[in-house]
Amino acid sequence: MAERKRPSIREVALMADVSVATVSNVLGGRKMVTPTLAARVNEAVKALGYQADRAASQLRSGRARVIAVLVPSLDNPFFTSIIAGIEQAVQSEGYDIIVASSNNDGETERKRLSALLSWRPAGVMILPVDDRFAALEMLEASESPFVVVDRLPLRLRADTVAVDNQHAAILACNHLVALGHRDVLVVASTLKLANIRARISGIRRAFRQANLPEPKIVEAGLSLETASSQLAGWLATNERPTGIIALTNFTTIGVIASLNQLGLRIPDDVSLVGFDDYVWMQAATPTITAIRQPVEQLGAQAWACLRERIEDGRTELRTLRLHCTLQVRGSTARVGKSHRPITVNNS
Amino acid sequence: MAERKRPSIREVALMADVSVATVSNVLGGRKMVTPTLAARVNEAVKALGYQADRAASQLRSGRARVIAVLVPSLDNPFFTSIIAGIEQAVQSEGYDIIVASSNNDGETERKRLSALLSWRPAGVMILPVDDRFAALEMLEASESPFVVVDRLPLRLRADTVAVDNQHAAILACNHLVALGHRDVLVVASTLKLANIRARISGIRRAFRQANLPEPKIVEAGLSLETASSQLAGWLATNERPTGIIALTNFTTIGVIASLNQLGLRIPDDVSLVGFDDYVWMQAATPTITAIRQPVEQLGAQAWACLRERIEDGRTELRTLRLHCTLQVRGSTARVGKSHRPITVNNS
DNA sequence: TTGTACGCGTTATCAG
DNA sequence: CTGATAACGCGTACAA
Repeated sequence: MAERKRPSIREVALMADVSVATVSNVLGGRKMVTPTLAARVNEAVKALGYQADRAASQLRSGRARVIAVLVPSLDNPFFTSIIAGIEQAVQSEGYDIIVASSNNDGETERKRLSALLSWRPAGVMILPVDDRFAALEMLEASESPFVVVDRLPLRLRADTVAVDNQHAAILACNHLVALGHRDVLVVASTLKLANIRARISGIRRAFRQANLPEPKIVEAGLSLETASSQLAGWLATNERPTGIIALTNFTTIGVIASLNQLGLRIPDDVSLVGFDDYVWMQAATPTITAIRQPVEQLGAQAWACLRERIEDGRTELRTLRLHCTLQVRGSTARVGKSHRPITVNNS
Repeated sequence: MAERKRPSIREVALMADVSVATVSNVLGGRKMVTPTLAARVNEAVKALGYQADRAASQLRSGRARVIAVLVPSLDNPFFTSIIAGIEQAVQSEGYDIIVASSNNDGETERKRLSALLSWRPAGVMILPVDDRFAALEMLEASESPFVVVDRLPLRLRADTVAVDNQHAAILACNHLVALGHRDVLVVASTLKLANIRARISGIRRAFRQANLPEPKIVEAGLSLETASSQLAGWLATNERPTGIIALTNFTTIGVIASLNQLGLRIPDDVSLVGFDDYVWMQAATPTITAIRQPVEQLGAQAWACLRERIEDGRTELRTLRLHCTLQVRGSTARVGKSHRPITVNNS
């Protein structure tokens, strides 16, 4: 009773007593078929549990129904939320996604992209590991449509979908400035990434326009540990700011951990604006004011963009910038009486 | 200069002046080829930037190098961390993953699984949306190897890789009991999931063995909002426990948020053991004691398990249970003087 | 509506 | 034992 091999289109044709072409036409719905025959085919399909082999279908038709997605890491909820948005968007149009991680490494990115391209995907979505975007050449050579998401490469020879980082930074600044903060510290992950630099440049501009001194910048690395220790080091040797802007989700956590260790209270001693909005921020003590990136939109728009190339044959370059929003919560407060003017004592 | 189509194996053969079979043999490495010819082939491959089409390769050879992965949600870092582990594991052996989300919905699970199976993957990894595991029939019919991860189905007719939920629960209990807690509340997401029930049964057993009264259970739902409000409601009408065990990451956050709102301090008023270990727990105030699930291991072992079926042709059922560990941090303290004996006032 | 060539890499078969 | 030729897997597309 077992040992039943997976049925092919021929066996369906045989059972329905039609040609394979007819079966294909019924299933693909691209040619009209007599209702009688169509019914017979559908019956046979159901009886056999037939499903077309996508590999074969893609091979013959040349039309792939798979999108390759390459992200720097699958352990960062920011990236996986974008993937969630992409999957949600493409799935409704019959596409599937092949996902790979470049592990924040340029060489791995190259290898994984190469593997992805061997599937001849209908399109590629990539979040590059860095600005240099070494993958560009490979993508151009592959001649498959692609869109760069979130991280912007130096050479803008591609469709890009990202947030407006300058605008996001300005939101954070205006909020702090409105609360009377003049002395602000910016905790960046790494200046090697263009969107981090864009956030910083937005902050600089906002403070210039408010006629305030430019904020100081700390480069704090990509992990919680480095972020936490770098900030502690900085605070030990500099005058304490009244407000801090953290430029990524990991630096946000690092800042909180560091301030806790130093016994500094948020927002009484220091106000904090975090980056990326996560559920835990609503449970933190205090709740964390944060810049919210529209992650689902990022994924959905990336697909909209890619889709235009795949299905509508668009060829002009497209550049999409989505706006972040500010989630005001408990970690930011007016500069005032409760602020202790003493600096951290570093023995 | 453009308009260069993707080269096929024939053009490589032509350029290297050998047959397509030889090219295939050189690239696949499954037949010995004279070094001279091999060199010529490799040269041509490099010159043309040739890469075999995986769809064609899979079609003819019948050996697929792709694993289908179906998870309940891509917005939950617990699931995506498992995916990270899977990707890491399979990637090193030349496999890619197709990822889909069932959106916590049985019907969507069915549809997505069906789509995944049409790729004729070498294997399937699935985290079912519920105990009934309706996907089982489809998977058995497909005759592709599969492994059920994390969520255990009622009918254990499949390889399973999951954590030892009873053991995890016991870790949490022993910790609280050692700190003198006798009055413990368990905040569960939903009793509909077998692993939640297993955790509860582990807790019950641990308290029985310690000759303590059985903990109370609150079913708090799957989102932060429900968790938070359910707990608040419970605390308003019941005597306050000295310790709380939260059984999922979302309930952990919900408990913290709820306690904050009620003005209860952790761990002075209530000790808390959370489930799942995330970076933010190290930055929370206080830092959160939590049960850490070995997420990377879950992915890696799931692959090890699937791999045995795919490549070694194993047929016996396998059941793997991994151990969680307890991360002791600041949210749990000895029951004692600082505990305020007054109950929450509910007006 | 159907017969069948085709896409492309693999493999069975056969020649050297 | 190496290498070439041709059949093949399966769904699609085009001519008939």
